[in-house]
Amino acid sequence: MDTENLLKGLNDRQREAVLATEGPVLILAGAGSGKTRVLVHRIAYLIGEKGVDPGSILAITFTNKAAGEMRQRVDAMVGSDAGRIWVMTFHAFCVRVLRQFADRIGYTRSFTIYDTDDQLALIRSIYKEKNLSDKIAKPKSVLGTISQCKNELLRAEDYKADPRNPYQQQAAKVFALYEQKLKENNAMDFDDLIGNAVRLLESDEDARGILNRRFRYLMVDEYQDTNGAQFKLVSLLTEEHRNLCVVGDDDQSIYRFRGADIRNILDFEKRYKDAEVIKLEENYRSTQTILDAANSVISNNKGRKSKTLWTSNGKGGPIRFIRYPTSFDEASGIVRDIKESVAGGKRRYSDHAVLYRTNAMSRLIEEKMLLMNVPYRIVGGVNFYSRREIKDVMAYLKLLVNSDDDLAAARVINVPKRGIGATTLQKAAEYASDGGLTLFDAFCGADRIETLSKKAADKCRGFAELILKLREESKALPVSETVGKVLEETGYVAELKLEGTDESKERIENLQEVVSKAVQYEGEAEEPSLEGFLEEVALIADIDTVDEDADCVLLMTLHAAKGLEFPAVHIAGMEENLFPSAHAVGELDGGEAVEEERRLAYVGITRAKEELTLTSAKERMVNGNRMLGQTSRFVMEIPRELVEMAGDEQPKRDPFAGSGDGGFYGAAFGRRFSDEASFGKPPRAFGRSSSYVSRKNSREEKEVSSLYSGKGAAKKPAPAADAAGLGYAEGDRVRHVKFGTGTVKEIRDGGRDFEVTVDFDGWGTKKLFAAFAKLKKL
DNA sequence: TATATAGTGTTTTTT
DNA sequence: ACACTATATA
Repeated sequence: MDTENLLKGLNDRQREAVLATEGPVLILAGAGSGKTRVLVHRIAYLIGEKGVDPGSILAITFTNKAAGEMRQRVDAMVGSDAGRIWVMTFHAFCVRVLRQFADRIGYTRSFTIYDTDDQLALIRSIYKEKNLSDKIAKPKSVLGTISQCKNELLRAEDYKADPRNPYQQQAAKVFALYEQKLKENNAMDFDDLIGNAVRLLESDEDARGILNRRFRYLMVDEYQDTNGAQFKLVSLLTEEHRNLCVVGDDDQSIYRFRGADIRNILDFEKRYKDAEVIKLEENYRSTQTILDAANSVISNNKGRKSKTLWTSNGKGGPIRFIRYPTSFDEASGIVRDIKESVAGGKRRYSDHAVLYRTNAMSRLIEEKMLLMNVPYRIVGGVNFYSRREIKDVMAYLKLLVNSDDDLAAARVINVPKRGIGATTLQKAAEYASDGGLTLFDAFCGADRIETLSKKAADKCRGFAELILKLREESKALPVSETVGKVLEETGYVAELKLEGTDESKERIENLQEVVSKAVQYEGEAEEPSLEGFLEEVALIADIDTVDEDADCVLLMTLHAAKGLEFPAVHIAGMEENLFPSAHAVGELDGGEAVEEERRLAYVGITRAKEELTLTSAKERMVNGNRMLGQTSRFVMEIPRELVEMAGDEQPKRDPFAGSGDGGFYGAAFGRRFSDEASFGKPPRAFGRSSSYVSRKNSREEKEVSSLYSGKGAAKKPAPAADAAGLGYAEGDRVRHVKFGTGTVKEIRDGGRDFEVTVDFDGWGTKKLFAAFAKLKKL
């Protein structure tokens, strides 16, 4: 392939970007400007024209999806050697590096990766163990603080807590303990993957040299989303050769809340004085009208790299703005609109997307979709891999690989039920921590735990033997069969089958899906291993499984829509205090937060190829309160000649009166909707809870953490070991305060407590727990 | 262990 | 409003 041929079909700026291979390069790629295309061509050029070894090219993305897409396109363009190019996410790359050099930073190769749920469980276990109050600092907030620190490469010992600030005091304490536990468990959280890679590169000159020489050409996609740690990582990786090409769009930086530092892209030229800067402003996606709207809205932001999108596409139709009386009407309106456009033969369902600011807004729209028989799919929501049953199997697998993982051990010791309750677990945990052993070690040598009854010790040892047996067997088996064996031999599936509910059936299906994933993994991986499988699962989000062929409307948050495009886009909830959010409006940061919301609006608008419909509601239920909303300032920032207004109720003040370029609309500043509501209860004010990290369902984590080294368990009913204290036996006549007299039919060991079946005179047979029943022998 | 009840927290999210 | 979590109780 010759250069001319390779550059064919690229515009001048794109060509420049492809040819700028040496030294630092910043590609400012506007929405829809073909940046992936540029990156792929750049890689092809490096290999085909400059004779660069494919194995020395590293392309880093944020999401698996982006990595997958780029991989596919690179494969198609480069041919047989493409497999040797490293195209992966930040996290996946760091894991590869850390596995290789694990021993140099005090880990073993088989370290496990903790996700957000695991992190929270670990923190809760620390709270239990140290008897900490969540009044002063909530586990979630502390986790947020820890994560923030890690994003900036701040270690526990560097965290300076204000002595007068009890939250910080506790956060500092928990942070230190958390770090210690991670190390003990031979585990890293997501932030550590980056942080430890940085630490490795900083402290180990040899490793740094090896990696600098290995990866001569580095490309980073979505550079505006990088945080402090990722910035440092990239700097260290390119220290020697400085062949760093970053691609991003400061106008699409929407992840500040999770640590992204927009300065990384804004200051790139300051940091690299010789950087070549290339702007891609030609858009291949949208109509000129849509781009004009986007340009106009984003021009209200200060402190950005100026950039104006243009296209040779046609002008297209006007942007529609419809203000509905209520959020219910809005939902019906959107669905009706979509339905009509499909019925008219103009579009397919899959041409449409409905975007909104918060997940909570999906419900109303979903209900209308169901009601009106419109096929839809909600993107986002609960991750497949965060479901309880999935996390349970994964915990088993983690334990097979890494004995040090106490969290995994605690999670599955009594799943399925083995009659090993909180008390037993607590005793084992104490024994382990006293002797500097892992929990798994304690189970292995349970006979030596003096505080345990013979029975309890037997059960613990039985569990340990089961794990050891599975571990032995797994060595000779493919991953999928190991997964199957775990499901089988632990009795996990058997217990679910016994339940026989719809829910348990679904869980079994999900587990089957894990086996399928394992089979798939075996087919794809070069050297399949249990570690490798766990790693892949840990780093995967199930959004990657969107079925693109299905003809249905996609519903998602504006954030989730980034990187996607649709012929027709509907953005719902264009109201002040909703979008921009009340949080952002109330923030006293000189408008930074609102600017981020505006970037989000920019992202939303630029998703549309042909049609853009903005909607709002005059009245909406928010957190159970009826709120009145004024039209979002972002609507008003669109030049009026681009907009076709509809709806039976227009904003009181004509948003377009006076100036043509979006005067701000001050009436709603800093106010909640309800301030203007003449009905409904006053809203409960939100507390100023600082930050939070996960919205995931973690009921199952709760169970584990309360079992795990729980001080609370001490207050709980008498343990099995106290059986002798019951004072009655099967066949005895007993008295109960409420049920009167009866005969003891059966006494069963229920793990934590004895389950006593009593046939009460006149009340029939009842199952009671010994500690509560307080039965008196007659 | 299982369930009922009271309490809490509510923007956005990847890995 | 509503989902999730902690607790209290039998």
